[in-house]
Amino acid sequence: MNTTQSNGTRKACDLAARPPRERILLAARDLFYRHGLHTVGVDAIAEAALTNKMTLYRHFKSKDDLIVAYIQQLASEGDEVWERIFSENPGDPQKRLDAWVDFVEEVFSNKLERGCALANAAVELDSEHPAKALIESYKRRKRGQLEKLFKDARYHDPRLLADEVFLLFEGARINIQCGKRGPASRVVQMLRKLLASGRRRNRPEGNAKSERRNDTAL
Amino acid sequence: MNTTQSNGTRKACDLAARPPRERILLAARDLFYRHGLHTVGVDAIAEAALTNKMTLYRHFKSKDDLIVAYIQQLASEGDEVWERIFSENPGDPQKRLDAWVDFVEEVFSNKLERGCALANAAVELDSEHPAKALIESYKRRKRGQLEKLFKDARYHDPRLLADEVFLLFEGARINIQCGKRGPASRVVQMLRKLLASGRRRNRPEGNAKSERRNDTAL
DNA sequence: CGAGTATGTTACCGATCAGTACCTAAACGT
DNA sequence: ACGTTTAGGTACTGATCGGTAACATACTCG
Repeated sequence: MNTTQSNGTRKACDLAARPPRERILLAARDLFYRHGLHTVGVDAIAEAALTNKMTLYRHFKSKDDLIVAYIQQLASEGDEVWERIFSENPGDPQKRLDAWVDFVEEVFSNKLERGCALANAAVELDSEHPAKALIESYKRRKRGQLEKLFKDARYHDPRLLADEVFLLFEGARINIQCGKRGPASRVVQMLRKLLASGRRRNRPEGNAKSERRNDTAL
Repeated sequence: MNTTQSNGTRKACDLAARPPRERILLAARDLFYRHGLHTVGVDAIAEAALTNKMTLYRHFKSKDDLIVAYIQQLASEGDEVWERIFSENPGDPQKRLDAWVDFVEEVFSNKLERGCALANAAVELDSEHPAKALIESYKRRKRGQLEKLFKDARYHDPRLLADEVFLLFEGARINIQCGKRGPASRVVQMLRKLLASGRRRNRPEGNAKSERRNDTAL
């Protein structure tokens, strides 16, 4: 089949006429997520990347190194989502929260039958694996960003709320692997209900000007 | 170094003078939980069980068969915990719920640095693995039992409450692998707060002890 | 005792896997 | 044109792993 489509400089996303390192990371992302880190061999990744094992080892000095790159890729993309939500809703913490829930809803509406790739990787990785620390710091960062958002949006008890929302999200993604019609299918409703019931009413969010942190309600 | 202690018929729990199948299951339980299903080989299990690979294969026809037995063991023990909570609090759904939360608290106070063994196994297992269905049905059963308990204790919206409590518990156990001082360390407080705020007041169990006001779910 | 059974021990097979050596072919800038 | 870099391909090594064969030993129970 034709891999080099008509327009050469186009940023074709699903084509395989891209630099090999990118192809390898794409293949690793797909296979690692679907089948786990340990069950997927480097040969299978190289083959899925339309290349061979030697080229893989020219770009990654070991399989563990590839795993680290895989984790870094996922983490930075998650951070980019967060930054996009921030930049698209400037200065309005409440809108950012709502946009985040919309994002969660979109995540669950897409194929997610294997849950959170980072959490799954953490299950398979030893405590000493260098990727493990990346996952831990990512998860900690996300929870902290949630808490800060709740604080900025003047919610009651932002720490508790962030804990609850974060754990519900985590629990839903681990539990979706035990069936798509379980409690995970209703997590978005739960999140929306949590946000509604925890919202502060004496502080209307009409003017979007104060992205300051001096107004810490609690 | 004496493994056969003085009292022979004693039900010594940590000794290794037990039938080999039991030793193998104990070793598998420890190693599978600590290091995962794929990274632990049958040789390591046999060695930890103070026996050898042949004896292992006389009791389990394959490693997958041992994995199934490992999952069945965990599931039946979880069911026994639930039955014990029931029998120790006869006819009182609220007491049973409180006892369950106490059990959860005990779980988190003990060593749990690797989260839920069943959830971790589900991450590592393919969808076609026979143990996967066991895990799914176990998780579904636990959530259903929680919902029935909330219903019997006359809580508002037992389905939603069971979803929330279940996902919080699941999320806490997957997240504890990213650090013991994270939101998982506060999940018991969250559960107690959820139970307190969701309790129905117009239908007291023993007396008119109106607990909470209205619809603040969390 | 003796026969049958459960267990221990060693050695091995075949497959898979991470990682490498070596060579060839294309792309590239000068 | 040229040399350099990058990528593809093949074949290999060494280790590990799941699983088995064959034999030796211990235990149990009639």
